Order: sequence, then structure tokens, then C-alpha cells
Amino acid sequence: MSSSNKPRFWKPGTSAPGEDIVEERKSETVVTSSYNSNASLPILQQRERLPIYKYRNNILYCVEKFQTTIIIGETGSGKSTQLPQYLLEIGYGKHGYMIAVTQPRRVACVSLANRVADERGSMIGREIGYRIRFDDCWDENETKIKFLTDGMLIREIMNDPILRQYSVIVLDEAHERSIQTDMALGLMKKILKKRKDLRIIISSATLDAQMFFDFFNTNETEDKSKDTVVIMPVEGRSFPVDIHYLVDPCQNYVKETVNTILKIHKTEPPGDILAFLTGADEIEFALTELIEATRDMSSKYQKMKVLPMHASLPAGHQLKVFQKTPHDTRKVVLATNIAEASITINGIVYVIDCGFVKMMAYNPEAAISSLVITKVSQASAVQRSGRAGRVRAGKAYRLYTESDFEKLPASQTPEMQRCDLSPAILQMKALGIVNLVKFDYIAKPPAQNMLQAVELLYALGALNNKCQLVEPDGVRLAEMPLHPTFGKMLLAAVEMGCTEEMLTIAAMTQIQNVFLNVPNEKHKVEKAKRLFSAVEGDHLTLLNIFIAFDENNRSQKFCRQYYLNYKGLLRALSIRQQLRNVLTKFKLPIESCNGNGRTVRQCITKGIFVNAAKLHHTGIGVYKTVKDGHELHIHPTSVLYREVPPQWVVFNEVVKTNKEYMQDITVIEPEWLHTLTSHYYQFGTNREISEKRAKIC
DNA sequence: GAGCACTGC
Repeated sequence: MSSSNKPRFWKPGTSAPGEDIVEERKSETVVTSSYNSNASLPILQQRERLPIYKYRNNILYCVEKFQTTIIIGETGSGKSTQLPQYLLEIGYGKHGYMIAVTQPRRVACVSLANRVADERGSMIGREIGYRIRFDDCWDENETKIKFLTDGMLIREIMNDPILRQYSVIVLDEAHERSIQTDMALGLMKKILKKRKDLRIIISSATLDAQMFFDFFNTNETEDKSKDTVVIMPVEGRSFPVDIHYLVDPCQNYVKETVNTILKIHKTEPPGDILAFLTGADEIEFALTELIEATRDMSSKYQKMKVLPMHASLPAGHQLKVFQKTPHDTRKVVLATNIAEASITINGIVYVIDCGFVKMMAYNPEAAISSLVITKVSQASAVQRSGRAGRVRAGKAYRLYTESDFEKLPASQTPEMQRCDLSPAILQMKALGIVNLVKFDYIAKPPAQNMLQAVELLYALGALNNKCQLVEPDGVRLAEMPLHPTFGKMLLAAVEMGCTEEMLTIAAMTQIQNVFLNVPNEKHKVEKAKRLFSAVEGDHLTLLNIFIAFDENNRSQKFCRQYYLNYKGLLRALSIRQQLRNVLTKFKLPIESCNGNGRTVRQCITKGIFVNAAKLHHTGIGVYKTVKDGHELHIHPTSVLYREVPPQWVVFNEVVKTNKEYMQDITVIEPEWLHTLTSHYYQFGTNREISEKRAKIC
């Protein structure tokens, strides 16, 4: 190890990668060797041909020597499948230890585990396993490599604070910076202090590597040879992508997207197109325009098949984007951000990036989350254009000028700094973190967001006025895989004897689309919705839907008939079962109130009393929050939207689009706010609230 | 009065 001024990138010898590769990545044109011509080779030889193979010994040397290794892994390097195997091969799976590999998403865990098991010729769940919510597939005695989600790792830390079963933790895709990843990073730093033998490998994009380095490096001297962290860049295997910018900024990126698609179609050689837009409505607009344009297009051009892709589409419609189109047809996929990292569509050669994304923002003063269209980061733009270089050289069209690109933020604000922190803070308390302010965050959340979260947890009875976890309720709430407000509803239901009903409601609020979003059949979907609606509001409507589903043998046919999301309802069933298990674990009674809607609504109030609103006498359908008079409206998806507006309501959350809308609303009686939640509203003057604040923090 | 980025436990 040299002790020069800048040993940020390790250069052990001529075969090791250096900064030149990092430079190359910046220019976004990475030229590499032949693509996957290895299919017929024996597995070992295939593995040896992956780009990461030539770094094998260097990486293993780093892992031995440094407590933390940061790998800058490009797409197609093979790191996620090979790295854990290298570690296993040199003995990190010995003496009963396991190697953990975390992923932000469930599907990635399952598919990676299966691929690695395949390569090793073993059955999944034996030597190689995975652990995700609702699906445990590993063996306590046999498993050596365990793929798990970031969230699952945090749950494991709750039961084993120093992760004694593991010899190495690989945090893959750390640059995505989800709240779970950030928490895991902070916790790992803590664990490393107590376990000098533990090794951590962080796989990240170039941009964040230096920050991760500084975060984990415990060397406080100038002597670089005492660093505890090392950065290893590993080249990938992708094709060059030509970046095209607009000369002048465009007025309407949706129209510009349509025009660009048509231009590519008419002037560029065959190859599928992927266009990024921000939401379903934009996608639908572009879809209609394109279908119209292709209708009167000259037959000298190829045919064109345009497909929408976003999360609220029924699964059947989503699958269409993965189907191959005939040779004479060009596939055009109009997608939301779902195609940036979550799904990969094969055969894309042209990418269009509108330069915007819908992102969750959090207003801590009003405790309101809202979806806003924001400019993408440079990192996102690079990720999007990279989607064009997976099969052969491609082209990316950025619908903004090059100078606008330069002005974009380098990377997106981490989730930790722009969302409701109450679930995260509750978890941290359950993990035994005494001082929330002193916790080593990789990105410190705004003080105001933390304060808001602590106050909510205090109001829910999860934390006391010394900011300590309350026994037993706080512990129970932390254990539940739910937002603490929903957890509180369940605990209230235990007291009031309606857990059966509340388990259903809590589970049902966790699924995004209860009804299918079938294009062209919106009217029929609306009609079906009305069949289940309860005058008391959305929560009891969700209960009605689940009961109907259950009484009709949970059949797919029933769901199809009423435009219900079958997969979603099955998911609700699993969530319900999991929540039921948690209650059983705590030996809490599971009872039914036999359809007493009043009792159920009272329990709901006990969970989301903070979100209470009263109909305002001015204007139609205007509500004001009880807490601070913030103006709100009933969301069009609510069953109460078409009804005579009720006087008093509680709601799950606010979505801000043109206006601020309440979602999942239940009608309440105003007395409940005093009788059931007096601890919150009785002392609700501003002066007293600020006194309370001073006390908590 | 008229709307729904994406994950995860």
C-alpha cells in the first residue's frame, strides 16, 4: 500500500484497475469485449470469463486486509453472483459462519440465489439460500451464502445486534440509498467497532464511493497506510451509448417524447425504444398520440408496437413488455421510473429520457408527504441511458440541453432526508439506539423531520417523554411490519375486541391497487367499486371487499368479475397472516366484534387521530385538519368522494397533486377525539405543544 | 369537486 497523498483507488499492480476506468465511466462510453458467447462452456469456464474474475485475487486481498471494501461495480461485471462465491471459496463460510448479500428488492434476492445455486450445482435452500418477507428459503445447518433484502437484515440485527452468524456482509446496490440501506450502513459501522473480525463489502456507483469511504474509514491520522477502507473499481460489460442532447430546451417533454420516438422510428435502424416519463397519465397521452401517428404512417416503415409500463398496470399487461416482437416490428415501451432499476427489458437500443421523475417529498411542518415532479439527477440520467447499451451499441436522447444536464444535482437526495421517519426511528429505538441525534447517519435527516417523527411516536405511546421505548407497546409496534399508526390500530383493536376486523383492514391498506387499473374500462371499474362501498368510509369498504373475497373462496374468477386485484388480495392475505402471527407471538387475544363498525372506527381513530379533519363551512368539500387547520380535500378514489361530505373524518395519508387530498378516509364522531385520544387533543394549544417538544428532545 | 413515482418489513 503506498502512502502517497491520494491512495483512494487501490493499484496493487499492472493487472489491477485504476482511475482510468473511473474516468471512462464518466464519459459513459465503455467499450468491452464480446457479449455472452459463453453459453455452451462449462460453468467454471463461464465464471472465469466474467469481467470480475480478473479482480478476484485483488478483491480477496482487500477483504482480508481491510475491514471495509468498496467495490465500484459496473453493470454486467458479475459481482453480485461471483463475489459471494469467491468469499466462500477462500473460507468465509467455515466455522459455522455465513456470507450475507443484501439487495434492495425481493426479486433480486430470489433470482440471484437461484443463479448462484445453479452455478454451484446445488439445490436452492441448502448451501445457497435466501430470506425475504413471506419466503424463508435457507437452512440453519447448511446455508453458507444467504441473499436477503436490506429490510430483512435490519430485522435480523434486532434479534442479533452484532450479527454473530456472519463473517462477511455484502451490501449490494448501496448507491440506491433507500432508507433501509442507509440504516443498514449506519448500523454496520456500529457493529464493526464491536466485531473486528467482521468484513463489509459495499457495492456502489462511482459517485458515492468517496462518501462511503469517508464514512467507514476510522483512520484519523494522515498516514494512509492505516486506512481501514479501500476502493476497488471493477469494469463491467456493456456497450457504448451515444448521448444526444437537445440544442434548445423543449416546452412539453411528453410531446417531445412522441416526436423523438417517431423520428427514431423513421430514420434509425431496427432496435427497440424505451422512453421514460413520470406517470401513468403522461404515458397514456403519449400512447394515444403514437397510435394515432402510426395509423396513417407510410407502409415503407417498420411496424411499431407501443406498450405502457407502470406499477399500477395489471400484471398481465405488464408482462407484454417482455415479449419479443416479430422481426418487422419495433417495440416501443413507455415507462415510469420502474424501468430505471426495478425491471430490465431486453433488446433496448434507444432510450429517451424526459429528464423528470415523480418523487416523494415530505413537509415536516405539516407532516404531509407529497408526490412532486422533479428533475432527475445526473446519476439517474446515466442509469437511464445505460439501459440502451445492454445488447449492442445504443443511443440515448436526453430531452434537455447539455448545459442543463451539467446543472442537475449529481445524485438524488437520499430517502432518509425526504420522508416520514417515524417507522425508521421506532426501529432504531428497538435496536437500542439511545441518542437519535448522535447516531452515525451516512446522511443526517433534517432535525424537523426527526422531531415530527418523535412527536408522533410519543403520541402513539411508543416512546415516553424521555424518548425511550415504552414497554410493552413500543416493542410490539416495532415488531410489526407496519407503519406505527397502523400498528397502534391493531393494539387498540386488542383492547376493544375487534382484532379479526383490524387485521384485515391493516393488511388491506398495505396493497396499492385494490382494484385493477384496466385502460378503457374505467367506468366498469367505478361501478364495481360502488358495490362494496360502506357509508362509514374507505376502511370499512376495504373490510367489505376482503370479506367478499373470502366468502367467494378467494377465487380468481370472483376477482375478475369485479375488477379486483387478485394478486394484491393474495398479498393482503399473507400480510394478514403475518400480522396475526405477531399478535400470537405476544400472546394477544384475537377476537371479532361481529361486524360492529362503530367499534372498528373507534380503533382506527386511536391509530390515526393525528390525521383528523373537520368539514369547513366555506366552500364545498373543503376540510381543515384539527391539528393545525391545514386545508385538505377528499381524494377522488375515496368512496366518500361522491357522497354528501361527512362532518368529521380521519385519514391514512395526504397525497398532493393539484390539491392536497386525503386518502383512505373514515367518518368519525368528534367526541371520540376527546374520549379516545385525550392525551393528544386535550392539551393541544400551541404553547403546550412547544413545551412538550422541548421536553421530548 | 376529478386522480394514482417506486420499493421494503
